[in-house]
This record gives sequence, C-alpha cells and structure tokens, in this order.
Amino acid sequence: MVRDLIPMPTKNLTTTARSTYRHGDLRRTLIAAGLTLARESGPTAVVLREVTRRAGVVPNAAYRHFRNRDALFSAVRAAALAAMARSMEDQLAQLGPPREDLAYAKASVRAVGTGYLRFARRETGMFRTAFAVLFDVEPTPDPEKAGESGLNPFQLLGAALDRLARCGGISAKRRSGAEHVAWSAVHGLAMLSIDGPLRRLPVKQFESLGRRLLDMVEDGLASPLPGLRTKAPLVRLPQVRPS
Amino acid sequence: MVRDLIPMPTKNLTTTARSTYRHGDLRRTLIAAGLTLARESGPTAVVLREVTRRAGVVPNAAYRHFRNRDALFSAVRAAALAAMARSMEDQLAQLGPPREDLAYAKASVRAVGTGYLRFARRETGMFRTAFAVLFDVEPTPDPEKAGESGLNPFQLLGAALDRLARCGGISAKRRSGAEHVAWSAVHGLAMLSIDGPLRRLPVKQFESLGRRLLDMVEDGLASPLPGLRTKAPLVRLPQVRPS
DNA sequence: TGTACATCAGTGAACGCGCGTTCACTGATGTAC
DNA sequence: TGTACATCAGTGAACGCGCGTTCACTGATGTAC
Repeated sequence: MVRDLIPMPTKNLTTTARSTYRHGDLRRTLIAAGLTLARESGPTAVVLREVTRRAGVVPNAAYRHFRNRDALFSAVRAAALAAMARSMEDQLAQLGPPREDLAYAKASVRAVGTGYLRFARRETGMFRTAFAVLFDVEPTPDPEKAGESGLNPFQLLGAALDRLARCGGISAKRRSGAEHVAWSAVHGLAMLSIDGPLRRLPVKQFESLGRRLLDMVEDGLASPLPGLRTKAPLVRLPQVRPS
Repeated sequence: MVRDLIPMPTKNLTTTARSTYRHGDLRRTLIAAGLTLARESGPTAVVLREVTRRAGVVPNAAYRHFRNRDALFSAVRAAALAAMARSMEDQLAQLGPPREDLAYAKASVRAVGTGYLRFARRETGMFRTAFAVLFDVEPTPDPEKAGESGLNPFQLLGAALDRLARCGGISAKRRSGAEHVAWSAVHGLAMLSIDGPLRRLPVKQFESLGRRLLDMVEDGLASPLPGLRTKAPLVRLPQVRPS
C-alpha cells in the first residue's frame, strides 16, 4: 500500500510499518499532494480522487477535512499563491535591507515583477493554479496565501508601489490604479510565456524581454513631465459601440 | 425535435418541416453551435455531446465531419479568433482610410489594442476560448482564424507595428520584440478584466485604465533619447537561481 | 424520362471511464472514573 | 494503574452522471444507364 511508504507520526518510532489506520495529519498531506499535482500538471490535475490516492487514503476520507472538492482546491490554490509570494520575497531579499530612498523603491518594484515572472516560468503549474478560477484581491488578507512577510503577491506589489510613492517615484495622482497597470503588463508576459508563443523562448531571451517590459512599466509609472504629453491622435478608446 | 426548427437547405422551399434526415451543412452548424456555447460559457462548455444536441443531431454524427472532439474544438477556436480579428478591424476602420503618416500609425496600434481589450470584455467566452489551449503564432496564416482583412489578431498587431516602424515611430532596434511587449501589456489587462479583480470594474473605468495602459505602451515603444536612460539601479533581473 | 443502384450522412444502441459524493461501518485513540 | 467507553478519522461499497467514442445500421440523394 502506498500509504505504508509515507512516514507517520507515531509514538513507537521504531515501527516503520503502519500500525494504525489513523493518518495523523491528513489535511496537510492532502494539500501537499494536491500542490504536487498542481505543480506537475496544473489546476485540472487537482482531482479529489487522485489527491487521496497520492495520500494513500480512500477518496471519501477527504471529506473529514474538506467540505467538497472545491474547498480542497481552494486550499491548494492558497498554497500556490503562498509559493508565489515567496518567490517574490526572494527577489526582494536580494536587495539587502529595505531603505527609504528612490533607488531602493524602484528596485523593489522591479524585484516584485521579477519574482512574479520567474515563478510563472519555473512553476508554471502552480502559477496556472493560482489563477485558475475567478479571483479577487481580498481586502482581508488570508495568511494561507501569504509568504514569509505575511503579504500575498498582490500586497507585495502594493507595498512596493507605496514605497515608490513615498520616495517621490510616482505622483500621487498616478499612484491610484498603478498596481493594475503594472500587474497587467507583467501578468500578460507571464501568460504568454506559459500558454502562448513565448513559452518556447530560451531563458536568456525571456529574461531580456522581462527586463524590457519592466523598463516600460518603470517609465510608465514615472509620469512624463506634465503637459509635455500631447493628446494622443485619433483613437483613444472612443465610446463603446456594438461590433 | 429541435432539428425541425432549424432551416434546412432543401429544393422544395415550401417544405418547412424536415423531410429528410440529411442535414445539409452539419459541419458549419456544429461550429456555429460550438461557438455559441463558447460565447455563453467559455471553452469548457464546448462539449461534443452538447454541441450535437444543439445542432439537433445525434452525438456520433459529428464524427462524419471531425476526427474527434479536439478537431471540433480547434475549429470553434479558429472561429473565436476570427471574431476577435474582426473586433480589431472594427477599431481600425474607425480611423478612416489607411495613411502612411506617424499619426495614423500610432493610432492604428492603439486601435488594435482597443479592439483586443473590448473583445475580451464583451466576448469573454470567446476570448477565453481563443486562449484555452497552448497556442502558437503560426507562420503560415490560417484563413479560418482571420478577419475580413485576411489577417489574424497577431498579424494585425504586427502590421500596425510595421507601419509604425516605417513612419519612424519606433527605432529598427526596438521593432524586434515589440509585439511581445505590446501584446503582453494588453493581454494582461484583458486577463485581469476577465478572471481577476478588474472584472468588476465599470466600463468607464475599464476604458480609462485601457487608455492609460496604451499610453504606457506607446511611450514604451517610442524609445527615449538614447543614452538618456541610465542603467536601472540594483535589480535588473539578475541571473536565475533556484528559489 | 424512368429505373437501378452506389454513396455516405445521419441513426440507435451501447461501451468503459473516472469523476464527486453518499452511506453505514469499524476500530484505535484519549479520557473519565 | 487499570478498565469502560465515547469520539471521530478513515474504510468499503456503491450511486448516478455525462463524457468521448465504437459499431452495425438505414434510407434519402444523386448518378449512370
């Protein structure tokens, strides 16, 4: 039986064979198994029966810990988001101790984007799982979705932009909505690098493209001299009409 | 029977009731039914049995026209891409007859982006269907995926960028890879407006956000004065290391 | 113009599959006495 | 310290579902003579 291979918390540590049918920490084990499936094969692979199979347990055992398949999936998705946050925090950590100057602020926005992009590329399955369902940015932060810092990916971006605003790298007027613009650009590249034509791009070119995109975002956030920008000609998203 | 309600090509046009079990143009009907499903409920709704049900035909009848479910889905996806191309062409048409000046070139890039974004927002189901599978930009254009102009969505973007380059709106050096940067930004906003937190945004704010994003892309494509840009501080995507 | 016939688009019935979920159960564990 | 017992985590069997796909068939159509 598969479950005999999984180390159990047991009082008699010399007993390697399963001496009880009590698992001990099935909830965590199920989430871990689900995350492995997500990592290997994406969100559609997170199938209740397969998750329990990997945990060495009968399918309905999952119902002791999750209301249904959806609840299990949500927990797996939260774990994927936490992994993503950690990837972003890794990049931030490379900047050294946080400072309150413009150089650090700009760099931290880049770091956040870099962590996001690399996570998408390296952990495609988890990335897709994180965005597999309709999702919202929760005003009440869920620690299950957060990294070491206690912030989830979106909050990490928000914090970096806040610092940028504090350091004068972004005008107060441009601050609002900035996360949407920045997130869009980076998210789009991530998606195209996963499902789209960019997925065949070698790492070097992917990194270079990421750099170029982050340049664009950086410039875009730093408003050009006011008044210098002329009204864009012709189409600037005229009102909607049915096609 | 549902199929009695569908007009049939028949010699005797006075016969409105079905006089034969021959459908006449099932292939097209199946694609149309599939596209309707995709439009209403996204790619996962494009289910062979449901498609044939809607066409008023028995499930295995589809196998006269498609090798399997995947082939049917691909045809539906192509139709979704064509609809998307048409949405982009609609925006281009609003600019009036094509010209070879910088103003028109810039406007056409915006128009392409605008058509893409509006299609994502208005025709969410079709948009998601277009990107439901791993996809590539085919070097050999498939007319099934094209709009009136014979160009598919990606080619429409490429053509607009080519014109921009011809008109001096983008340096030759920046031209290469420009579609990836531009596409990423717009694609990301589209995705967040579908599955993400931006899907609740009212039209007005969505349009305004789109405008801001297109501003950013426009500025990003027009290279800043060379040499003016200093090396970005600290993190510029340093080499990959395992997290 | 009429008749025989081959074609082949659509039918009808059936299959195996894996899924999520339910039910009544069992028996190791920890606790109360 | 020993025993009785309630708890509740995991079992075993079964369900209905809709799916994609297969098979042998039928009968309207268009064509050849």
